[in-house]
Amino acid sequence: MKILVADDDPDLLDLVAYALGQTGYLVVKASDGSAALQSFEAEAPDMVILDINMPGLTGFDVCSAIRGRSTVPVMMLTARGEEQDLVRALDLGADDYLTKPFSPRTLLARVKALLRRARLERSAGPMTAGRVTLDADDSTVRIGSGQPIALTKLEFRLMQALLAQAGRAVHSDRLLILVWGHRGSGDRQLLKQLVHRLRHKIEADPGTPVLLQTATVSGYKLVVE
Amino acid sequence: MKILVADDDPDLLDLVAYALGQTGYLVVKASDGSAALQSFEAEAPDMVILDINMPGLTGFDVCSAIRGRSTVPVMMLTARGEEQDLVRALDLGADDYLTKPFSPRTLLARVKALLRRARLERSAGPMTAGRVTLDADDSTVRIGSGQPIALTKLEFRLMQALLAQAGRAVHSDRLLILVWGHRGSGDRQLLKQLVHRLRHKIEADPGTPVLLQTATVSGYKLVVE
DNA sequence: GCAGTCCGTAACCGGTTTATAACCGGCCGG
DNA sequence: CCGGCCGGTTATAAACCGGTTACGGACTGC
Repeated sequence: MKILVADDDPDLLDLVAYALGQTGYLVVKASDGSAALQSFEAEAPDMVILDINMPGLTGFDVCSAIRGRSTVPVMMLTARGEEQDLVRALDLGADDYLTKPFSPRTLLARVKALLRRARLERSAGPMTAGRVTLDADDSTVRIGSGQPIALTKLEFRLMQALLAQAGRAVHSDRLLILVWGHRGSGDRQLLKQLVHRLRHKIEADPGTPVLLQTATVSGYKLVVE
Repeated sequence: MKILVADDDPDLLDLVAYALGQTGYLVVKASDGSAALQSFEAEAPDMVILDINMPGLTGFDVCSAIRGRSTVPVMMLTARGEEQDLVRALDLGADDYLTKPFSPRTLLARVKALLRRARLERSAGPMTAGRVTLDADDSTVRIGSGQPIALTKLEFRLMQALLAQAGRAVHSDRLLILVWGHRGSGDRQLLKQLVHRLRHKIEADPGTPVLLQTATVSGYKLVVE
C-alpha cells in the first residue's frame, strides 16, 4: 500500500512518513506541490496526504489536479484550524481533513478508515508469492505463466493457507483448522485427500510433487522458489 | 436525498434536522438507537448521522449494525472530543466524525462531501461498463445497442451490484446483502431464482449465459465487452 | 374484483465436491 | 521378520450446488 505525503515542513513530513512507515505502509515523500504532482504521476500511490499550505502549488491546487484524473483517497492537512479551509478542501473533493497538530494515532486511524473505504470500492487483488498467484475473484491459481487453474472451495483455502507461509512448512493440524475450521483430530484423512486432489491439479507430475511438498514432520509446504 | 438523524437531545436533533431540511434534504428523525435502526430498515436513507452517546443502543452499536448490512455513509456525532471515540467510530466503519459543538455550516459541508463521495461510488445518472448500461431513472438495462430492457426492483439491484464490480466475481453472500439487505443464510434460493429470471431477460440464450456468468465458488459476475 | 406482474418457497435433476473407508507400500523399532 | 505408523492412492457414498420447473401469495392497475 503506497501513500504519497506532501508537506513543505521537513519535520512534519518525516514524522508522518515515520508513523506510516512503522505501520507497514510504503511512503513516498514530496516537499512541495509540483513535486507531489510529479510523484503522483510517477508512483501511482494508493492514497495521498497533502498539506494545504505549501509554496508554489498549494494543497488545494494539487488536490484539484489529482481529482481531475483519479478518485484516489486524498487527505488534507493544515496548520490553520479555519473552517474556510475545511469547506474548500471538501468541496475540491478531498476525502478527509486533519488539523495540525494531530497525534500519530489519529492520523493512522483516519488513514486506515480511508483506505478501508477505498478498498471497498475496488475489491482486493490477487495474492501472489514467487511464481504462484492465487486469485480470489474466480478462485483460480496460476503457476508461472501457465493457464489459470480453477480450484474448489477447499482447495482454494488450502492454497491460501500454504501461500501465506510460502516456503515454510505448515503443520497438518494448523491446516485442518485453517481449511475446515477445526474438526475431530482423526481427520488427517481429509487433508491427505485434499492434498492429493490439489496435486493432480497443479503438479506436472503428481507422483513427484515440486510445488506442494510433504514436509518431514507431518505437514506440507509450498515451494515457490 | 433522505438522511436519518439520531440523537437523544431533542434540541440538537431539531437543529440538525432544520439545517438539513433548509438545504433541501429529506430528514428522518430518531431519538434513540433502536428507533434509529428501525427507521434505517424502514426508510432506507441515503445517509445516517448518529449521536454516539445515546441511551440503550449507542451510536457505536447502531453504526455496527448498519455496517453489517449496508455501505451507506455514516457520520458520528459526540459531545466528548475524546480521541478514543474517534478511533472506535472509524474502526466500526463510520465515514466521518463531528465534535459538538459544530456550526451548521461545518455540518453541511461535511454532509455534502460525504454524499458526493458516496455518489462517486454509485455514480450519478446511467451507470455504464463496457456494453452494459444501467439506467436508474426508468430502471432499464441496455446491452450494446439493443433495446432497453425493463427490470424489476430486485433485478435492478442485482445488476447494480454486479455492474459496480463489472468483470469481477461478486460473492453470493454479498449479493444477498446488497439486493435484499441481508436475510437468513438459507436464502441462496432467492438469488438462484433472481439470476434465473434476470438471465431470461438479458441473455440471448439463457442456457449458456454470456453476460451474467456463474463464478466458480458460489458467486456471479457480469462480463462486459 | 380480475388479470397480470413480481417474488418467495419448494421440489427435482444432474454434475461436482467432499467425506469416509479400504488398501498399498515404505520406514522403523523391537 | 513383524507389526504399527505414515503418507499416498483408489473407490464409493453422501452432501452440496446451481439450474430449472412449478406453485401460490402479495400487490397493482384497470
